[in-house]
Amino acid sequence: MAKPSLPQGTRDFSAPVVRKRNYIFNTIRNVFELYGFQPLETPAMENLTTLMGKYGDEGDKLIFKILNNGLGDAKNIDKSKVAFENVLAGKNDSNLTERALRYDLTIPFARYVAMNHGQLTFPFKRYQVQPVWRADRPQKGRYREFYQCDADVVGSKSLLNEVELTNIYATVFDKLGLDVEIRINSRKILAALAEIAGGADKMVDITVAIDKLDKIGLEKVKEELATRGISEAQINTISQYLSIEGTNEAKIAAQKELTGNTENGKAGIEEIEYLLNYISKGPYGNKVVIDFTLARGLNYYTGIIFEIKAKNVSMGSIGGGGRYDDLTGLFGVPNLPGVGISFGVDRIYDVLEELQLFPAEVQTGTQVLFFNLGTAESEKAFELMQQLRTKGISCEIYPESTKFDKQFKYAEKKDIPYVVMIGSRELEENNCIIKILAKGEQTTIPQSELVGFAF
RNA sequence: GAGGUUGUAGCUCAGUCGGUUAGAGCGUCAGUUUGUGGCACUGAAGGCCGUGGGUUCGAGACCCAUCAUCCUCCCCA
Repeated sequence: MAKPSLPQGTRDFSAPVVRKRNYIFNTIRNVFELYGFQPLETPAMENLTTLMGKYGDEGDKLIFKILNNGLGDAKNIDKSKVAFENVLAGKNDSNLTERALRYDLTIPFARYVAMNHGQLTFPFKRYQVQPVWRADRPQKGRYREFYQCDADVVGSKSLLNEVELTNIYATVFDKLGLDVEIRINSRKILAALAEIAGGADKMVDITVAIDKLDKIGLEKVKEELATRGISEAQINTISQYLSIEGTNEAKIAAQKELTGNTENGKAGIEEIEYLLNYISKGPYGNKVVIDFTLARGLNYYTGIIFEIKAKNVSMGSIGGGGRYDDLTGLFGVPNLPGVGISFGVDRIYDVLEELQLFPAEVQTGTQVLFFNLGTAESEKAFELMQQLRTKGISCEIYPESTKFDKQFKYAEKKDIPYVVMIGSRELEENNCIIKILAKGEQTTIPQSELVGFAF
C-alpha cells in the first residue's frame, strides 16, 4: 500500500486550526450580516464557458479543469481523440472538458445574478464564504485550495456602497486586532494616466508595470515599461505620476495637476474624494491610504479599487476588490453595475499566526471531563453530565474506567479546564469533586449543586 | 510555465571521506504508582533513509529520473 498523500497545495485542518479559522470566518460573517448582506452559496464547479476569458490570459491558465466522464466509451473514442488533439494545439474542446472548479466567487455571483435578475430585489447585497481553486504553484501565502469571503452589491452606482465596503474592511480587521492599510485607487485615474501618456491602448501594459513599484522600484518599472513598448516621453509622464507622494490630501492635489483636466482623471479624483470625505468622519479615517500605483489584475474593474496590506509582516494582499460597471453584461444582462470586496482567509490566518494575534479563548472545547471510576460511579457521572449539557456546558465522560493518571492526562492534552470526580466515597455521600486543573485546586460539593456551579 | 531548497522514527532533526547492526530529543506505550495529573527514574515499541533506476566489492550519503515540500519569478488572495 502506497503512503497516502494530499494533492499539491491542499491541506487538512486539525481541530486547533479549524477553531482559529472559524474565528476568522465568524468575525467576517457577523460584520457582513451587520451591514445587511445576505448569504449565497454556489457549486464548486461551473461550466468552463462561464469562467473562461474572465480573468485574463494568466487567469485562464490557472483554472482547474475537470475531465469529462466516458471519454473512453466506444461511441466517444474518436471524438475524444480529436478533442485531445485540439487541446494539445492550445484550443479548448468541450468534448474533453466542459466543467471547471470555481476560480473566484465574483464570476459565479455574476452568473447567478444574470440567471436570476428577474427575481432579485435590487440593490442586491450578498456575501459568500466558500473555497476557490487555482492551478498555481504553491508558495508562501499561496495555496491551490483557499477560501474567499466576498461581499458584493449589484444594481447601484452609488459610491455609498464603496463607503460601506470600506467600513466593513476596517471593522473586520479592527475586530481581528490586525493593523492594516486599506489602499485605494480608481481605474479611471489609471485610464487618465494612459491617456495623457498618449497610450490609451497601452493601459494594461502600463498598469501591470506600475503595480510593481513598491516591489521592484522606480528604475525597474521604467525598464519594464520600455520593454513593453512605451516611449521615453511616455515613461517620463508616468514617472511623474509615480513620484506623487505625501498625505492623501497632497496626493489628490498633485493628481489634480497631472490628470485632473481629463474627463477620466476628474471623475476618478471625485470618487476618491467622496470616499475619503465620508471615511474621515468615522473612526477609521487613518486606515485608508491612496495608492495611485495600485492597479489589480482583474480586468473587469472600472472605478474605485481596493487592496488590503497587513502591516509589520511580509505577505501579499490579504483582501481586494473594486467596482465593475457591467459584470453581468458578460452573461447577457447589461446595465447592472456592482462593487465588491474579498477577504483572503488563508492569508489572514497566516498573518494572525505570525503576529500571534489569535485570542486564547478561541481554543476552548470541552469544559468539563467526568472521570470514570467504576460502573455505578460512571452511571451517576453520566446522569450529572447530561444535566450540565442542558445548561449548555460542553462536557464528556472518559469512556473507560482506568487509573487516574490516564484520565488526568487526557484532560490535559485536550486543554479541558475542569474535572469532575465521583468515586465510591462520593457516590456513597452524594457528593462530587470539582478540580480546576490549572490551579490544582479542588472542592467537594453535593451532586445536586453541580448544575449551579459556575464553570 | 521558469529557477532554487529540502525529503532519515508519530514530530523536530543528527548521521564525518561511501564502510559492517541507522542515532538523539520530544511524543507514544508499559512500570515505579488501582483515590489525584504536571516532576523524576526504569524499560519497550516504532525505519523500504520519499519512489524508481544507475555507479560501486559496498549507497542514507554519489549520479540520473520521478514524486512531494518550502521558497523566488510570473500572477494573485
